[in-house]
Amino acid sequence: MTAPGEAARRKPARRPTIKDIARRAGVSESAVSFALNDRPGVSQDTRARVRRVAEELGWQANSAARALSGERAGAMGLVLARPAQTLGVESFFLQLVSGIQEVLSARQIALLFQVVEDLDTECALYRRWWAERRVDGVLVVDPRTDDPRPELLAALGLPAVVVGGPAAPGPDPAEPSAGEPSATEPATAEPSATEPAATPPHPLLSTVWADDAKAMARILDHLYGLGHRRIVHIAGLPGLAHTARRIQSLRTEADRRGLDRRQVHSVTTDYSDAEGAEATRRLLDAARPPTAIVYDNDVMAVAGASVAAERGIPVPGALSIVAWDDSALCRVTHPRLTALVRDTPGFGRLAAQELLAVLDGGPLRTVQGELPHLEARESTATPPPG
Amino acid sequence: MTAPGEAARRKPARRPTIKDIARRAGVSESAVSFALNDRPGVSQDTRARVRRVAEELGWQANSAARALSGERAGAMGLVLARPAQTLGVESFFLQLVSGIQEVLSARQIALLFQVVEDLDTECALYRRWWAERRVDGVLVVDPRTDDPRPELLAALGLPAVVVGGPAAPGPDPAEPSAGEPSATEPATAEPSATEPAATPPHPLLSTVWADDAKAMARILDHLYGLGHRRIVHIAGLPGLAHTARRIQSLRTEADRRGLDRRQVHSVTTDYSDAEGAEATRRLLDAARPPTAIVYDNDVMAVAGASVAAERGIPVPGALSIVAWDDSALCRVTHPRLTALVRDTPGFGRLAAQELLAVLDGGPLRTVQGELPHLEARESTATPPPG
DNA sequence: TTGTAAGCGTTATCAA
DNA sequence: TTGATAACGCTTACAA
Repeated sequence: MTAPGEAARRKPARRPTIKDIARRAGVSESAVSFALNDRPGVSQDTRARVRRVAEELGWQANSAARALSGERAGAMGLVLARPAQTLGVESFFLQLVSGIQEVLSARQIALLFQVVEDLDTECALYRRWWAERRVDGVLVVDPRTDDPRPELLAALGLPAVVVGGPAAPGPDPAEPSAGEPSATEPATAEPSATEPAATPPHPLLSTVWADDAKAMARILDHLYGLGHRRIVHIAGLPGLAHTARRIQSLRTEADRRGLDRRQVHSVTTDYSDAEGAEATRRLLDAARPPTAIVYDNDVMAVAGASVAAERGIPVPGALSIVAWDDSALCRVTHPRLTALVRDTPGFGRLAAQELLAVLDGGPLRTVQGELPHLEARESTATPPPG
Repeated sequence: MTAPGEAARRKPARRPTIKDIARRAGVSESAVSFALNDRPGVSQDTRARVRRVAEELGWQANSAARALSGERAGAMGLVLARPAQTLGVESFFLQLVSGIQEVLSARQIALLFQVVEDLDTECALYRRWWAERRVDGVLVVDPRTDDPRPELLAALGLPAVVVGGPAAPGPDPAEPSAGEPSATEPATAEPSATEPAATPPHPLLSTVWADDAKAMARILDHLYGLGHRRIVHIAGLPGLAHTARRIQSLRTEADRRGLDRRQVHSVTTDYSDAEGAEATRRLLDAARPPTAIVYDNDVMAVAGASVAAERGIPVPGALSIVAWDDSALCRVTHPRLTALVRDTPGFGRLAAQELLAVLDGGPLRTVQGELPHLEARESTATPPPG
């Protein structure tokens, strides 16, 4: 149409409106609206004609107008609260987002994405988005054990889904009574896979989560089966809900097998390679170092493997390593790392679907993602005797 | 106010509008609008009162209404066109986005982020966003050597900034005449750092780019200085503009030093660890393998180091390795990798600022980001004799 | 089945 | 310095 370049830049083509369509199709604006929104009250004939004209003109509803007239904003929000430096090497988020969008974009819904420094800023942003009517709902990631966001969102009435799960899932006790091994613990027995839990663990928001407890149990099955009895879990940030779940599960599993809690335990970090390496060094310096270490992310696992190499400790000969979350990283190191593989884009899809369900007035519920599987590679083996 | 929980979820608090403010402050709606938008035509007194009331009510402009009344949408768009599987381990994008948002959020501008499969989908999305008036402008990433996006965006009149630079920067010839070494090449001589180039290399859109040519020259300075004469560059996707620039620069630099083009050259990959490893294997199998390899990203560099380890080739004893782009990865491997460090969030900030400038009617121009520096670590050293 | 008209919350143009 | 009033593009009663 217009010649590209400066001219086009200054004088953009006018976007067609339903008025244009109405005129061209020889009907009223409301007829156009009905026709394009699949609403009854317009003949097949008119509907078809209107559709054709809209197609010809390349019409797309003006999102602002649609939002203004009581309809939805046509956008969801996702806030990532992390200090800028912490935006490390992690494929998790991009994959999650890609899964989320696969579902949202099929419904022509946009995703507002924002990276902020901290939780307070995140809360302020929710308030602003709500007041501005910018989004129809939000996905809350990195849930904490003590999280102000669900209450805020519930109070605002902004539909939301917590991605990553509650601090204490359904039947799980927050903390088992100290001296009581829980072989009969119902928690990790048989949670219904991919089915909504009977009681929502979080009273305010729908939740999509992964069964970290069972995943940890799988890792322990693997290591215990190989003969490991001194297993340390180098966890991520202590405030995160899934960290708490994993730590809890490790305890439960250790107790169930009658393992010594001093030899099977967790330490928390900030997920960085630096703290992962540091924690590893401390552990290996101990009198009776662990024979296996489980890292809460791939970066720390690689950092840990590197520390072992530095000290001449053979992996998996003297030390087995497991990474929670797989990535290219785990496959390029030597030895290649045994990793817990999960379908992150699938998790994102699930979260987006649940958010859409909430928007459609669905019930408050808790949905569980696919159970991850352990991909055994070269970094885990039978521990040395003793 | 309202009790949280189900009730709040169903009956969200009503958001205040300027009408509420007008009533409460005892003025007209237009007075409120003027007062809140810092426009003249209202007394100091009224302005202050209106402001106070707005504050009390927690008012925020309804973005849809604002957008509808001819104002801006208050959002920018960013599309990442990548097959889902390729969303690998890369901190680049999250850091870029975080920088972009630092600038945008200071102006209350949201970022619409979308991951799509390919360039066609990306173009379709721009059209849709434009038709929907969803965004005021977009940031175009991963520019290609033959890129349909600038023309499309210019034709639509959608303000945009290309992030990552043109295929052939300013004075750079697209391809030097074959047999003519270019010691006198003005291209890499002294491009003005961080200042707009005299002539926009791209006739349609403003561009923010990094001087890959100079960066490559720095890497070559380092390696050549150490004594390397057989240097291979394992590049990324051949279609990307910066890949072309780096390849071109390597040629120029090789010629300038009278190096043999058969021994100093580039090979392209898809950026994956798999192709990075594969290319490395092929190179090391050659009769006269390179003594130094430059990888276009951190993942491939680590994969390459891993291949060397696999074959018992000491790094840096027999092979030096340089990674283009630093990350935790480069610091956790053994030996730690020499890397080209750049300020990615800073680059994002620059891009966002430029986009705002374009929106404010600024001139079409090309802005250069900070020149990256080479962080020499343990993976580069003097090559073995011969 | 269709058209008319009101309203969504702003901004912008007028008179007063 | 103010206050009506008309856009903006769409949805949706309601009337024809």
